Amino acid sequence: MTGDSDGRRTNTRQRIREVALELFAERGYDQTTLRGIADQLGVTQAAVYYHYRTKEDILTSLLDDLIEGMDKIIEWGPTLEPGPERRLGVLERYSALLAATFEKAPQLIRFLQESQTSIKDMAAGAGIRERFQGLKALLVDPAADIEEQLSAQLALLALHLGTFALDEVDADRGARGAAALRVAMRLAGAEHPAGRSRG
Amino acid sequence: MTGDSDGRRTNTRQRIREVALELFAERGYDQTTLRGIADQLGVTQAAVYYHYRTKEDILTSLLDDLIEGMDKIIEWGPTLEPGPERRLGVLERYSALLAATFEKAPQLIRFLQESQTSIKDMAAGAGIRERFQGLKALLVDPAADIEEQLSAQLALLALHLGTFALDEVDADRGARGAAALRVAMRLAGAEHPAGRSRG
DNA sequence: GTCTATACTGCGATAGAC
DNA sequence: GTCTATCGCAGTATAGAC
Repeated sequence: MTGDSDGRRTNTRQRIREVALELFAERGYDQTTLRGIADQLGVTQAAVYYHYRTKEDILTSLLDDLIEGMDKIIEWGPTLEPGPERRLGVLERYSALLAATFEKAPQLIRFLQESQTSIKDMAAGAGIRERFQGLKALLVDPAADIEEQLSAQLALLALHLGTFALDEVDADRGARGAAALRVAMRLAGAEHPAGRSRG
Repeated sequence: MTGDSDGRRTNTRQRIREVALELFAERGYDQTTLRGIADQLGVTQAAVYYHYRTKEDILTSLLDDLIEGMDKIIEWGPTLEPGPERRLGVLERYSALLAATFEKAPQLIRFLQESQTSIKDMAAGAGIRERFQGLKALLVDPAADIEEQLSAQLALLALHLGTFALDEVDADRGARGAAALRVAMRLAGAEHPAGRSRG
């Protein structure tokens, strides 16, 4: 549904997305200009406008797949009873979604994590926030105490960090993702059904 | 050293800081304009320029005290041997620093957390990043495995979240901060000297 | 499908009066 | 200490040629 690989004669549309994401992640959304994207692509700024009606549309197109994936998890979650098993399932699925996202858009999660403020007033940004809360609600009872809620939020954050943090450590994305999943499981109490909620 | 309460006849300088932070946190640094700050203050944009030479100077002044506080912890840390005791001390001190920061600038940590990308190219932003790494280095051996490094980073992040996350929960800042500290301690292995580094 | 050229807006910053 | 006025520039976006 993203609009790739239809009958187009060039791949400019896809290349715009790649370059835009690179610049978004590096300098932030606001400081990334359409001229900058066009320059790096070797086309003019007007050519970018041909493919995307606005700058925000580029961002939206970048987030499409991720939002769709989050929705799938949010739909699936309630088919299980609340508990460690569901928490585990949510974390595993989200971890897989982030890994898939990384394949197509390596810097997207970092960008989302570190530019929340600048995109929260746009539809796509608000959509991500909303779904993030939806995922969190699958991990922890909204009536639970602060410590548990914080832990649940951190569990999701751990998965995010797994896609971009610790670049300096000599480990590939897969190893980081796996480590992040373990940390997240521990935080959310997704492994040993007993023995949490008291420290 | 921030420049308050000297022999000035008005408090505009301080009020600029308050309004600026509010807007930075709400819309981000880039989307906050000097005109916007001036308008909310009921003065003109030129009046703002009288007190701060540039927009970046306002940001810098906002981060001064925090950076100073981080430096103190980074100086103090190495006086202890690496281990659970030091980790506990670092987390406690950082938690206290964040609480003090919250008193003077309630939204500062949220802003830093959610606008990293947009300020990382400015001196003050880079300074914060640097010190954050310094704190992390006091919590975990740079040669440790990914899982431990991720946990250490998450521990610091937990303290950040304690200052602004979970607004919806009915608990005051103190309770959130205390809960965050407990979660951070668990993450960093700052309570039970044995029993970590293997999951 | 991509270009040139340009309209329009709003930004940060400065000069100089009061 | 604050103002009015304005400069220079960069941003998004559009019209229309090729």
